[in-house]
Amino acid sequence: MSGQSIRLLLADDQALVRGALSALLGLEPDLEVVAEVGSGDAVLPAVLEHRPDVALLDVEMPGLDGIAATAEVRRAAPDTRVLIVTTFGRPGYLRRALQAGASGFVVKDTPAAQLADAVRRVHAGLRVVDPGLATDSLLAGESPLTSRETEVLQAARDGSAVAGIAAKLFLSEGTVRNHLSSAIGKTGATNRAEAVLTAEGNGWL
Amino acid sequence: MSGQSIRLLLADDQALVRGALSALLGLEPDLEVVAEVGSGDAVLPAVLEHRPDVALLDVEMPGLDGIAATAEVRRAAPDTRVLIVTTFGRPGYLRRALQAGASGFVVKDTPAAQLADAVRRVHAGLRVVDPGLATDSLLAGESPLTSRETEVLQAARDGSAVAGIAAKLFLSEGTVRNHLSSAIGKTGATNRAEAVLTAEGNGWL
DNA sequence: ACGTCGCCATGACAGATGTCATGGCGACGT
DNA sequence: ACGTCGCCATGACATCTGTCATGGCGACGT
Repeated sequence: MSGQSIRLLLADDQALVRGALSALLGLEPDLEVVAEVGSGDAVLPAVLEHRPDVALLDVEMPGLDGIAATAEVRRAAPDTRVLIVTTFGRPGYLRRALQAGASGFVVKDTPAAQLADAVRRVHAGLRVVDPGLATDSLLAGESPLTSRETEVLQAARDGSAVAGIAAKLFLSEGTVRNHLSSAIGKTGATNRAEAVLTAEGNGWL
Repeated sequence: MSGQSIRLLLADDQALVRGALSALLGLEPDLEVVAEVGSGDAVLPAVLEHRPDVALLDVEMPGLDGIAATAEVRRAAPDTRVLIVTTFGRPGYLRRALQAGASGFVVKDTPAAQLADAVRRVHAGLRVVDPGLATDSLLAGESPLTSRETEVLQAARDGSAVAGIAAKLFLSEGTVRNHLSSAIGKTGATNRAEAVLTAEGNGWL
């Protein structure tokens, strides 16, 4: 397998970005894009069919997100290494991506020239992590929210009232308020909306 | 000037996307990327220096946004045509972009192969508009919000309470609540949070 | 000159929200 | 067996929010 070109899979929900990244990486003589997909659900089938050396996954995708797709790929195709390429440097994303088995994590405002290098390093078995993000990630740490609190905050994202959240989760309204209250406390917010924002910013949702 | 290659400027805050688009467009023999910038403020100086035929601008950028940059370019360099390339198909964006003098509007999930065509059409003096978006845009129309209502909603985006918004805008709390209430009514929401979301979704903020 | 409209403000009211105390249930580790 | 913890629930309370009626002010168009 050595001496051959590195086989790549690209996953990004925006077709234009996907195609552009393909063009960018295709310029490198030692890299070859063998598959492109636009949703998280399509990642694993494509990996199994094309057996790429490295899979570049976005985190935000319809269906399965990049983190969940990473876990799937690691389980079903351990030879394929995963490099997360994402828009948002949410601190929690990095930690969760690495826990899921990703070999690298790059945000989309790193210079284009470095992407090919990141791919080569990942392929070589090294770990590639955005330097600025690493420190933030350690500071933010794990989500302090329990699973219910997380669910309630997720349901509150669209501006639903307590009654709506309770109906969606089959809970009593009082319980929803209790979960919200403790989530607000844990996030240091004073507010439901604030709690949603900080939890999102930390990648806890 | 005909027979020559089309000179392009790229503006996108994400370096990776910028570089990738550059690679993609650079593959076309009749296109040439002559400048790349990462913020809205840098667009006009770069246009004046390099005199591109077509400027590809993202809407979401630090500093000046793509719409404002479009207006600047049209005013100071009328020969440069503007093609907006953006992530979000917010209905209001299209209308505002066209009003600002953009010649085209493409969302980032159109196939990569079509981008070069869009550039050529814009350069030829044609108008290029994402077909799916055009109808939405007509439906959504202009923002129904008054300037104060817009300001109040913007201030409410971070989850601030009425008191905080009032302090920020030097208004009475009652007045803030009135503006919020009418904004909620106009957006068809039942809620401050919902109002913020739908206003954002329509590009009214 | 008049009506309309946006903007600011006040006061009052109903309903939603956030907090707190309290209690029951099941899972888990020691 | 016991303590701890997450989860669910209830009731009560203070506060925040959203609505409505009302009024004054200035700008604008007819």
